[in-house]
Amino acid sequence: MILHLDADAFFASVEQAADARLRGRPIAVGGMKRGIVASASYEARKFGVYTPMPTSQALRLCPRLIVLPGDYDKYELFSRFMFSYAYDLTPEVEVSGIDEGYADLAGLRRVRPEEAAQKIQRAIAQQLKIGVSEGVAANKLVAQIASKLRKPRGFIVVESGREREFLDPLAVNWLPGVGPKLAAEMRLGGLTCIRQVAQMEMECLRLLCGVQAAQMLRFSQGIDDRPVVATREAAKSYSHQETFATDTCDEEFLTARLCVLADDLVEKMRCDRKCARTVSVKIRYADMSEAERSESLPEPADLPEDFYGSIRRLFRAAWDRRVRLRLVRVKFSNLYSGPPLPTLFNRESLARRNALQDTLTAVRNRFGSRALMRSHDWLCRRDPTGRSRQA
DNA sequence: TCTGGGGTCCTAGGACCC
DNA sequence: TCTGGGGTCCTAGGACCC
Repeated sequence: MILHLDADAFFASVEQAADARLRGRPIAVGGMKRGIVASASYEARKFGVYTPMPTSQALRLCPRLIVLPGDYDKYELFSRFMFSYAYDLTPEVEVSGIDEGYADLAGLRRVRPEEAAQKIQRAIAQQLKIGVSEGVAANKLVAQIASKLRKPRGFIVVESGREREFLDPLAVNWLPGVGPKLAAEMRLGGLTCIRQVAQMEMECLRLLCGVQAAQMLRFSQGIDDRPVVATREAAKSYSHQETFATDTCDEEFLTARLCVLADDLVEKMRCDRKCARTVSVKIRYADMSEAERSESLPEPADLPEDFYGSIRRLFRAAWDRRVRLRLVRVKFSNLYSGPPLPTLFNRESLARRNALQDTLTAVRNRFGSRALMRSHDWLCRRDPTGRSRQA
């Protein structure tokens, strides 16, 4: 049996757990100015506030709403506490998100899976003051759907062999991979509940879901043989984005922000001992339409300055309508482990890299990103080959 | 003046290689 | 004086998930 553990209104619950004054009151975690609600307490939901509603709209629905900016370190900590209860049962725990995960209960000896699951649900509620919902079933798919079905503080056990019975009446959008677009297409084709998907011919389903058709059919029939995987896979990309308080077409500002995002990202990447070969720049216009450009370097890199040239080029290429933007994003992908060029990573070059990094950070802190970019331009003009740039 | 941030996976066309 | 077949990699865009 597999347990799916899913915290209710996680960010909002953590805030209420951490500050008793917030308990019983309508609160939301999310962006203040142009943000959205990332999590709403159940008190707030009574007013029609839900994720991902624009915060401004939420405040109109519920003027007493307390909006908090979000503290991800705190959520991370609570998340670890929460999963520690699952680890008390078994090491076979798969953390699939900050607020949800699976535990394989097959190895339990002294206690029945359902009793163990209910015990940790009570412990988390009493000790962490966080409500969680749980689903126990023979596979991950059914356990996950079960835990989400009776939120908050729900608990459902789906007996082995009764998966189809359980899934049949549910709407198609309960199936993972069926979002708003696919659900709309399915509706057009007359498919509204999972039972109808389960009875489809594979060839017909392929027209709707493409290569996912086989998996979709198995899921709809309650069949899922994905194992609980305790080790987490390494990230395949890193990205940072920023939505501006007001839309802007100040090119110098936009490029500077992109470079700052890249700096932060590179720092994170270097902490993880990763380097990247592909960089992408995405922009979002005031009308929410988007454009993205990417390019690959000849070698993986892990210094901010290695990416600046590409970022500026990509930004100019993406920004073909020269009108106001509301968001820019930088993404690094095509990641490699370890230093980009092992021979460069002796003690001397490491010191040089760190010194350069410190200098760049100091220039940025002291004079701002525009100065950083200007000094970078200056370095590039003086030394277009980049050969003596580090020196 | 409605619409965040951080991810994964898939598709489709084109360049290029043997 | 005609143009296959199989493969990889790159790029742009979009759906979906939490």
